[in-house]
Amino acid sequence: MVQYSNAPLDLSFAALSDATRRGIIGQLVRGDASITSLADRFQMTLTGIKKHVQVLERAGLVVTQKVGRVRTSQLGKRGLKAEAEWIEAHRMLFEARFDALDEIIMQMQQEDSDEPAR
Amino acid sequence: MVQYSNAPLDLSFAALSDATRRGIIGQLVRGDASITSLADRFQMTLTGIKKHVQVLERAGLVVTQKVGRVRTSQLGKRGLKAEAEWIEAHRMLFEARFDALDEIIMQMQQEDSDEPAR
DNA sequence: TGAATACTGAACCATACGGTTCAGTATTTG
DNA sequence: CAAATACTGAACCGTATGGTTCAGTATTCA
Repeated sequence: MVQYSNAPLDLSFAALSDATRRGIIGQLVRGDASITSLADRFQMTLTGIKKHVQVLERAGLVVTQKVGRVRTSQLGKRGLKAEAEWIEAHRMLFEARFDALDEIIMQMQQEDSDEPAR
Repeated sequence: MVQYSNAPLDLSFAALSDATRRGIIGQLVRGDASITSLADRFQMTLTGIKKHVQVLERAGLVVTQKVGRVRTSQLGKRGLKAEAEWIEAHRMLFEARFDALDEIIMQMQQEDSDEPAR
């Protein structure tokens, strides 16, 4: 048995699994945004958007601050480094496996040509 | 309003948001595995593991095949390319934003030194 | 053939998710 | 001060998730 558990990745991958939330990130890349502006853009109630922003916040992808009556969201400094690292590491291993297979296949073909028909 | 929706990414990010499922991928990188062997390794019932494998399958990350009474799981050929691309693209934009900020700060400092005390 | 193995499916459970409405509260603005 | 704006919180709803147990079914082994 092995104990796998990495809450930060749990939270951020879960946050990224929703199209609206990915959209919010895409929007924040172009500039900070209020709850109202996001609600307009994504055709959703303020409450709905607020919940999405909270999910992104809990995942550390977004930070918000309230000035007067307006809450502004912006991208968190933490960024997507940890997520990129997990994905990249495993992507390489995924591909390594298929490359290994390719290599075996190539080797087999090599052996075939080493052994010309007699 | 913009319509954001990308079911494949929804499914794969959701699949990756669970530590057990990331663990299963980590295991499959080292070789194909039966439901029973995964259940042993992750201290979970066969039924529980089977559900996780199904989630990974629906996301296209894993494929399975049953031979005799044993179902073997292996990594899907599709890999993590789309996920890596989304993350990388947005990571760069995340960082570009902070770099831009850094640049503005540097420019301000530049202007300060352009204007020596009189 | 009979027992052991490996999985499968249905049912259930508690909790979380994605969304809404509705009734506030706090902050501008005229 | 009154009205408009921007958000907030509670409550609710239907569905999904992560897990279990239990009762099969299909395969393999002795």
